[in-house]
Formats: sequence, structure tokens, C-alpha cells
Amino acid sequence: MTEAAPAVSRHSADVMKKLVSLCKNRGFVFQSSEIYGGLKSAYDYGPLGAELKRNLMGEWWRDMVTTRENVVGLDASIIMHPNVWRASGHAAGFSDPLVDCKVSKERFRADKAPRPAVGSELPITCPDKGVAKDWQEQISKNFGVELERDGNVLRGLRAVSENFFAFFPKGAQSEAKNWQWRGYVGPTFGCPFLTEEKQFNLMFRTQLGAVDIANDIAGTISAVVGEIAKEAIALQGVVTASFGEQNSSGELLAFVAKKKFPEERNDSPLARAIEEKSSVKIIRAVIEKLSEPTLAYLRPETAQAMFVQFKNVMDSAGLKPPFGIAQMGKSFRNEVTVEHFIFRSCEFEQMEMEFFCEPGTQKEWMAFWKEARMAWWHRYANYPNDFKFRQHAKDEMAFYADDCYDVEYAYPWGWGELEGIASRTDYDLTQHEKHSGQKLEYVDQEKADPKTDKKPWKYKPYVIEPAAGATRALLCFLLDAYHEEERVTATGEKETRTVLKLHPRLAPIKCAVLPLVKKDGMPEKARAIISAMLKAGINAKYDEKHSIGKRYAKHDEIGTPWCVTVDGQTLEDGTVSIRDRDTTEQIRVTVDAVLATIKARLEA
RNA sequence: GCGGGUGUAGCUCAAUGGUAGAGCAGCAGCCUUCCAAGCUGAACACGAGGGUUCGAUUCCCUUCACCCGCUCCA
Repeated sequence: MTEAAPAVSRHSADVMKKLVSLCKNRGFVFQSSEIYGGLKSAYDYGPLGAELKRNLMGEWWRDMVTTRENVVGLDASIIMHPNVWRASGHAAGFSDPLVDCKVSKERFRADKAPRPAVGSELPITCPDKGVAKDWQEQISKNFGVELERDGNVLRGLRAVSENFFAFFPKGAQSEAKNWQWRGYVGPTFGCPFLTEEKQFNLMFRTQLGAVDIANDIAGTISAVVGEIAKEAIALQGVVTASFGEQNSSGELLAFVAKKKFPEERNDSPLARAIEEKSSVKIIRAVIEKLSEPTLAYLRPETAQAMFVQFKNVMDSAGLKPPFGIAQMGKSFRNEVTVEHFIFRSCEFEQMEMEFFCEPGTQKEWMAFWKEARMAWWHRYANYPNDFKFRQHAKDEMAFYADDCYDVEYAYPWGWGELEGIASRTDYDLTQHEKHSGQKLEYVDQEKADPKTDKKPWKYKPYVIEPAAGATRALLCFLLDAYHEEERVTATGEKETRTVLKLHPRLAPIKCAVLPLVKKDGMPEKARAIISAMLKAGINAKYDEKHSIGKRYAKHDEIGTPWCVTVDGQTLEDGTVSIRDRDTTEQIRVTVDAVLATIKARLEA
């Protein structure tokens, strides 16, 4: 499964610095909004970077979609219905603290979690017996707590006091290590091994509608403040008598908010804030309530659209499982930390495919896509050993996941993720069925349901998801291509030749056409060649500046695989030289054959 | 989010409490017949804001951005 991999990156420590310089210098990648001081973790792709990214994503699309019969494309909107993100679980956490279960990876709202009474038992109900065994081992390993397994239930925990929970192996009672009792458990499995509460969300919020919501909010708050003033005067006696000074603003706000929003449901965030009499929470809840009708999010991943449009795509394209829906495009996440140039940024590009298959066949398809995807990465790489698979440990995967592999690359700072290939079962379709009320299943007329043995078999397909980062792919192929070679110049000095050994299909410029000197009719010959190439759709570049050596060096540095040179001999016998970027060797072909030669090499 | 570092021309660097200099790159021109040759000319910078000061690129504060660790990454 895991290939032989280098223990450390073959890259030198300063390669990132050099690459970032080269990217700016030559026009691959610029800092966003640089003239205004730059914007955190946002990058612009310059003329060469734009070509490189387009080529890269084009190669993915070609390999995943246009060369496969059973995979189709989708280009969904970046802004989707807010309920999409509620169903996927991304939207929780804006107004309420979120907690993760360290064992099941379930994420939930702390305020909605079950709160077992002090002294009660805390059984953990696992999805099945196998999972129960895994979790039992994890809990033992990570928290030093030995639980008893009773079918799919893990027993032995008890909420001893308000401050800690305990386990009682064979009657003895001791406190759980490394973990604190938070007073509640995960809603699905009842697990008390939880992370700290987090009050943030990684999604970018935006608003649909041209009217600025801030006006409505300001208007309402202003009215509320006015109400408070009136109430304060009217209730002056009561305020001083019964509210006390400490919480008077919260008390008043709660009083007014209750009058202002009489129809508020008991379990809404606003109702709870009013209950708590916290002025900050009330104001926050009012803002949320008022902005809610126009609230929208930028997608944090492209994947959900493939699930949401599953039926439409399947029906319109006349597909039946196994089939895939692929999509490339931008996604947005407010990352806590951004790092390593374009590796982790808030705005990034993804290349994702959801492959829908019959339940029970997911293992075979996982194996198929693992191989296909690794072959793709290897096709464009100079150093295949810098790529490897890493299987996710059970305690690393989401509770619904069946299996998961990352394709990792040996970046200068260590192994890092390029692509995740996940076996997601029917979790996503199930979630969207639940939230939308729409059936998201395939009806197989030919096959009998394995459970009832009757035709047809209606099932929600299982999903294999190869999800690659396009931005990361760009960085990884730049690193893979970056070479420095020592050489002696014509004047006898030692110099470093920087070469980007990009795969020709990725290279921004395929071919440079250069007159040896700009006289004797050489520029005219070269111009004729370049216009033929451009007409044929090959991104070629004419260059007559400086000496020929400088021009070669420049094109080495931007990864141009071939340089066609028009020289004295061209004028005599009609041949030109084609120089290879990686070897610097030249061959001669006739002017008429140049275009076909370059074309053939690009197709190779 | 925490700690440390950095910020001068497109890039790599220098100098200075009295508003900055080089190499390379780029631009215009001359020259040049195969791997960063030469000549001429013009252009280009103290990340932003505030403070101290007669005067700040230099000292102080804030902020923005980047780099290196840790944390986080549904």
C-alpha cells in the first residue's frame, strides 16, 4: 500500500524561498492586493501561473471526465442554499459553541447535547460491534480507560460529580486521565471524550440581496435601545428594586426583546439568550435572526453540489451506478492558520469527484480509484517516490467513513496532503434525504434487494470520493519541477542554471521561437513560425531580446520545454534547431516540420 | 490563537536621526551568428498609520503582510 518513500524531502531548506521569488519574478504567483499591503493568504496567478493552473486542471478534467464513459461533469454555483450546509454539518457553530467527539469524530452543538445527571451511568452506544471494538481500544490507548464491551455498547463510565467522570473497572473507581467531564455527551453515541467548545465556523458568510442588512439590524437595535430607555423610565422602581445593578442591561434587554419578538420559539437561540439575560448573547441572537433570511455561505468544498444534484445529473444523463460526477472550482474556508505559501489558503481550488456505486462494491472501487489517482500524479512528476499513500487511522476518520487514504507529497517541510480518497458510504445522500425530504436513491430494476430478495432494488449508492487540491497540485508540481544545475558560462564563470522541468502538458509556454540575432531576415522567419503555432493553438512565444543564451536561460526558468531557433543555416537550407530544455541538446528539422514535431511531442 | 523573526527598486542585498547605493532583472537604443557577452540612455524603493524630534527609512507605539515553531484544520 505505502510505497518506498524518502525519509526526508529531497528539497533543500531554502527551496520555498527561491520558488516564491521565482513565482513573483516570472509572473506565476503574486500576493493578492500587494499594492495595498497584501491580503492574508490570498494569491493571484500571473500570466504564467494562470496558464499552469489551467493546464493542470485541464489535465485532471481530461483524465477524470472526458476520457471516461461513466463520469460526467458539473459546474455548480459557489453559493448554495443554506440548508445544504446544515445538512452537511458545516453550518453549525456560528451562534453556538461546537464540540467534537474525539472518538467518533462527531461534531455537535454543546448546548443541544444530552446532559446526564450526576451519578448516572454513561454508556457509549457504537454503530456496531466492530466499531465498538475499535473505540474500546482507542479509549484505552488515548485515555487509559478500560471499558467493558456489551455487544455494541461500551460500559463502565459514570458521571461522578460535576467536575469529573470516572470509570469503575471491577468496582474500583478512578478518574479518567487526560480528559475532563464537560457535563454532557455526544448526542449520537453518548460519548464523553470531547474537545473544548469552539465558537467559530470556517465558512465565509455572505448575504443574498442588494439591500444592506446592516440597515435593518441598525434600525432594530436602535428601536430596541429606544424601548429600553422607555422601559427603564417606566420600570424605574422595579429596576432598582428587583433587577440589581450587575445585570441590569441584560435584564432590560431580555425584557424588551421578549416584547419585541413575542412569537419566538422556546428553543431558539434568541429565546435561550433571553432566558440567560446576557446582553451580548441577546444582541448577537437578534443580529442572527435579522440577517438569517438573506444569509448565504460560500461553499467550503465543491463536493456537496454533487450530492445535491445527484438525481438531476443521474436522470438527465441517463446514468446508473457505478458512475461519477466531477467538479473543479473554488472553495473557501476561514482557516485558523494559513501556511506554506499557497499550500493552505482561505480561497483555494479543488478537483473533486463523487463516484456512486452499489453498496458492497465500495472496496473494489476504492482500490480502482486509488490506483487511477496515483497514476495521474505520477504521470506529471519527475520524482514519483515523492508521492505516497497514507491510510487514515480509524480514530482519524469521521464516524461514517468506511476507509480513507491521503495522497501525500514530500514537501520541503515534510509530508503533506494533496488529495483525500474517502469511502463515504451513503452518509451524504442520507443527510440530504433527511434535510430535503427528497428521495435520493437509485432503483435497479434488474436486481433484487438483498434483504427482501425482491425486485427492484432501491438503494442509496455508496460513494468513493477522490478529492484533490488544485492549488496544492500546482505547488507540488512546481517543487517537483524545480532544479538547479551548476554550469560554466561562455565567459568562464560558474553559474547556477535554474530549470523548471514541468511536464510539457503542464508547461505554461510550450515553445519559444527565437531568431538567433535580430537581422538578416531571421526575425521574419521566426515570426512566420510563431504565427503558425499560435494558429494551431500551441502557446508559443516569440523573443528576440538580448543574447540567445539569455533567452534560453529565461525559458529554462519558466519551464518552456522547447526552443526553436532560426539561424544562418535556416536562411540557406530551411531548417531550424529545436532545443530541449532538460538536456539543452538540439536537433535540426525543416521549418515545415517544426509544427508537427512540437505537436507530436505534446501528444506523447 | 500563542511565541520568535523579518519588512529598503521586480529580485538579492547595502548605508544613514539631515529623505538612500549596488549587482542582477526589466524598458528604449546600438551592437551581437547558439547557451545569462558589451556599450549608451531613461525609469524604479524605505509595507501602512500614529508618536517623539527642528527634522524619522533609522527611535517608540499600533497595524498589515510574510517566514519559522506550537496549536488548529468539521
